[in-house]
Amino acid sequence: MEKKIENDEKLHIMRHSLAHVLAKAIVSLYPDAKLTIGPAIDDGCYYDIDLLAPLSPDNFSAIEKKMDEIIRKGEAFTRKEVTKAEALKLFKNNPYKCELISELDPKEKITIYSLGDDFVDLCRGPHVESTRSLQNMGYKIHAVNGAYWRGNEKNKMLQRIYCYGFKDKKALNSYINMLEEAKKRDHNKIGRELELFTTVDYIGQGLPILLPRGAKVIQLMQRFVEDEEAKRGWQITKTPYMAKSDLYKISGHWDHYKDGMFVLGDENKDKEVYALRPMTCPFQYQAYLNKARSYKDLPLRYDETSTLFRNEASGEMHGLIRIRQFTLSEGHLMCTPEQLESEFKSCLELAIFMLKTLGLEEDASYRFSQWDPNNREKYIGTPEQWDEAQSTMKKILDDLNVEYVVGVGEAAFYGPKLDIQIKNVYGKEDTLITIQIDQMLAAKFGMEYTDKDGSKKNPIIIHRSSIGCYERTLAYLIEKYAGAFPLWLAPEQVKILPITDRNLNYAKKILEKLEEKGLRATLDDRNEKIGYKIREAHNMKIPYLVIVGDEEQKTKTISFRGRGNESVNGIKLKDFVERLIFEDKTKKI
RNA sequence: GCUGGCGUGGCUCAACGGUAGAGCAGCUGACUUGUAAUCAGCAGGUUGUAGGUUCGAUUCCUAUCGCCAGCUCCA
Repeated sequence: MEKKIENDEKLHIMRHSLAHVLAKAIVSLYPDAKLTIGPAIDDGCYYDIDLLAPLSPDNFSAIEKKMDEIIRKGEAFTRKEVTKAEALKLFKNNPYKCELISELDPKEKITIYSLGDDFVDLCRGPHVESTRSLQNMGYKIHAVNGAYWRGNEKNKMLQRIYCYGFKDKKALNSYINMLEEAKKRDHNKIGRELELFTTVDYIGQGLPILLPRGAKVIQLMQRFVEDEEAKRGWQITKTPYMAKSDLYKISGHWDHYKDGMFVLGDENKDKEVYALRPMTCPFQYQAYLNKARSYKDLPLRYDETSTLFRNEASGEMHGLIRIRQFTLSEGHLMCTPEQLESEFKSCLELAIFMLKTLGLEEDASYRFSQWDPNNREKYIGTPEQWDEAQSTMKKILDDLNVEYVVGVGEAAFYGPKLDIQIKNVYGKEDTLITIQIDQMLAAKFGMEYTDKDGSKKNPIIIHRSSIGCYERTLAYLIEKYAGAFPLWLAPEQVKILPITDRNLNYAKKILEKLEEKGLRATLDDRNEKIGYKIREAHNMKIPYLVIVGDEEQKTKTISFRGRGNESVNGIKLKDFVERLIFEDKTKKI
């Protein structure tokens, strides 16, 4: 079911009016600024302006001061309806507004809003009556960034000024505090502090080094995923990391995705050109093509832990969330049309199972990613094929009662997607997991099966991930748990801290016992004060500490934020560890 | 790729045209310790890199690499 998004309408109107105040303030300070659009957003508003002089944070306070002035004066917003000709005349010096006006539906009324007696803007409204209504608002200009006119990178880049806007100053401050707190969970910061990953200038952008702790978390997830998928009837393949351009020409990647690939060699000079794989699809199809297939072979489920390479534009990289080499829990499922719904459902169930296992389920939302019929060159296939694929997916989603938002133009070049979306600490959304229906590539690759009646048919292919890409998933886990991973994923589960050197031998015995039982335990054998060792262990978010004193009676455990209650092998960690250490000793302190 | 901001020892920051400095981490030694920083000492930087301006550049300019936010793109 398509999800309706509701806003607090009154606040939304105030924010929109605030955008006009912002615009007026800018124009009064920079008379040559050309206004374009200025909508309200979730935390305030922004205004896109065309202005020669680049604005910087140094200019913010002057603009805010001007806004204060306008609001204090209690200037009135006045609505007026005009004809198209009048509107074009009024905004004749502003090509952006003229472009917008000329595209307006002739049947629609064109409205303009003036603010005070010296500022007027094209706007659908509505607005507050007077800036007096904004007097209690808490607002703050917080960023200026580039933004393309109408979101098209071929257009001129404008300056987008962002302004927070809340009902009062208290709400503003608590929002700013919340952001500050969120930043403390930023995976890109604490992921480095916790020694999960690092980056190196001269290796290159988007190519992180996973340090032992980070690599351990990923290894744990990967083993879990591969085992779980095998249980659910997926067969693992291992396919090459690169192929000749010929393969990508068949798949359509060469025409539709070449900019995103690392191409090895020069097409114009070399006899053969290779490219690192950006996706595993065309490789796994070769496994299907290995022999003649019957309807009895379907559904055929292939999975692979596949390392992929995508030549992202330099400005796109971000921590572990957007990188150029990443490893995806990928899979392709070939099935008959009759099997599509139940197989799609099982893919979705697998994805949800993974989200639940990671504890990310409540943070995820669903996006039904469709093609953009106005941008045909991005896609293969005909409008009829797209209609069919999309209505099939819509039916499945509705039957499964999935609540989703529609993303127009977000489809893959070969078909629609169900994307499972998640937000980072800054509120920016990315795809964690995707399930796609592809009714096109099978034919391109000549993938067929013989049906009951002896006819040859193309299978439908589901492209899917289960846990997403490991690096990105790790990033969201770091942010979700502020680095304190669930016990089963913690790179170190128990740290053993001898109080003095005297206790070192006993501490080693305890370490051996814990390791024997498969716990990831480490020993801090440095000659440091015990309080100091504890602090460090806590900083590294180690779930459980064993403070080792004399063998006879003085050993004790400490749980980090109650994490001794998490279970391992079905037993509470605290009980498990204490039983091992103290065995039949009844005395413990 | 585009727009804006930013790069000083592993980390957090100082000096901002005039001999690069501190705390933490590291190493050495002492202390042998009971729940979030024991004491002392040592070492570590051609201030991201390359040019330029200047008597002199961490500081000013240019290019380049990288980081952050946003746009575009996307797992």
